[in-house]
Amino acid sequence: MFDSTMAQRDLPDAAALSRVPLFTGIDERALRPVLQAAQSVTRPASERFFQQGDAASFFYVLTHGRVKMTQVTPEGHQVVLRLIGPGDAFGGVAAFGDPIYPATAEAIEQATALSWDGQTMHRLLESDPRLAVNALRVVASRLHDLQNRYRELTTERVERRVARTILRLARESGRKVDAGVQIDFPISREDLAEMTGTTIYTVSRLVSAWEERGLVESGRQRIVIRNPHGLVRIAEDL
Amino acid sequence: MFDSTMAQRDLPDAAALSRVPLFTGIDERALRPVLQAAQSVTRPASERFFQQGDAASFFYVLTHGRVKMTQVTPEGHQVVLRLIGPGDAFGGVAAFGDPIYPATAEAIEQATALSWDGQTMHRLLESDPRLAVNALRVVASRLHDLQNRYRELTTERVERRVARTILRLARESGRKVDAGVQIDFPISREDLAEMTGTTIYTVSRLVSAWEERGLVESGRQRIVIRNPHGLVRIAEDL
DNA sequence: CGACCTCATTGCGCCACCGCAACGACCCTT
DNA sequence: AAGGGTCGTTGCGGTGGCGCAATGAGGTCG
Repeated sequence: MFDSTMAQRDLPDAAALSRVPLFTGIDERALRPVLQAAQSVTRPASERFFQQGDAASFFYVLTHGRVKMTQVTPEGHQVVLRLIGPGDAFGGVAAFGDPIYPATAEAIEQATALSWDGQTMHRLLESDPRLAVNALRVVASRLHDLQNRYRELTTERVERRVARTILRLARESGRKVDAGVQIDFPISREDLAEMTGTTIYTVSRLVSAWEERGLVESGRQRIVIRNPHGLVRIAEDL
Repeated sequence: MFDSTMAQRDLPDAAALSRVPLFTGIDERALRPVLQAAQSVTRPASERFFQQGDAASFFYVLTHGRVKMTQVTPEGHQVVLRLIGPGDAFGGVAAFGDPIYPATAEAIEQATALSWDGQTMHRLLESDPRLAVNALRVVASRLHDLQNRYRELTTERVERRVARTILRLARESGRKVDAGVQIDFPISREDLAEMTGTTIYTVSRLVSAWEERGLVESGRQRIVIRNPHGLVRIAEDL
């Protein structure tokens, strides 16, 4: 969505912004004032844009890096709701009057985002129906996504869920290396466990078994897929 | 949201419609043409408004009865995504250009809904920003809801999930009877299992155990809560 | 009113997955 | 180079929940 040079500049240009799903179909003239209202924010790895329970004041669109959205239960269990890449919006609740963020947004590597004051974004939404319809589409697709993961969680075994998740990450942010396809950001066993509804022990055992079979190669916060087809066979059970 | 007399009439009036979340804050004058464009549809129990995979042509707002949205996996497993009551919208994908319905909408008791042609609704959304923002809010709140259930599914035991679900149903559509609070529509063990990510066997065993302890009273597609506080203690683990 | 269908119950065996505990590998800091 | 912190691995025992199979309990329809 955004190329890496973008993070160097203070703000991306309107042409780049129009490639973000939220802003597609909106002409560059109309986007300029939106850009004017934006501020660029950068967070180093493992720091947060906002935290579950904080007052929801800003709305973000990621331009660079990677962010994970998590939720914690009262008992302290954590789940990863989704991973956010360049071009994705997050903190949307600030734009339509929710008082607090329902989840935490943490950079998993250095990340930069455009931010808007919630009220500003709300005004923009109400003044441009195309923007509102785009936002609707974005949220709806996120709902679809979550519905599918919800269904997987109730109907499928752990092994398949983990395989699916790794393949999805590789599809979204795989980088070709000589050994195969590597997931292009640090991802721990704990992250995978919290994304698939299982424990670090089970993830570790699964990945080890796959490694023995030559399907993957892995290390500290690093996973390389050596045999995608083999993993797909596990994920889809052919 | 709608009283029962409403189903008798062909269409509810604009005043009633303005109490639907999707239409709140929109003045009755503006609602009249929306109503004009609507058609009322009734389905008997266990029949469908639409089916997963069908071409997404209509958008609905339920006025009477109860509907469940389900998804089936390629292997034939079924999950219940949500239950729909009067005032709730469903089939929203038809309004923004998705080609097919991702889920099935089945009446669990006789149900009546207002329906709009998807393109008509799309035009309405683009012409009235308040409507689009309302729709955004509705979808966002559904996303929150699903995120919470997703989190519960990964972090909580079956017993607690089932207790929670029964309490939620009672809160949303409980009817006072002399024995306690009864869920006001037919609900089978299978429905509960598909709503909580478990099996009919486990649900049956749990409900039987609760019945022995005097917490609930149940029969064929019928559940009465005798001791809400006792169930809450299971759901919240005090 | 009897036949049939759907829905619910429960005994029983099983196993996928959990989670502690101990250890090992890797990275960063000074 | 040493030491501490984070992350990953794996043996082991325990169990929550699954799912078959058989039976029972209601509803419905002719």
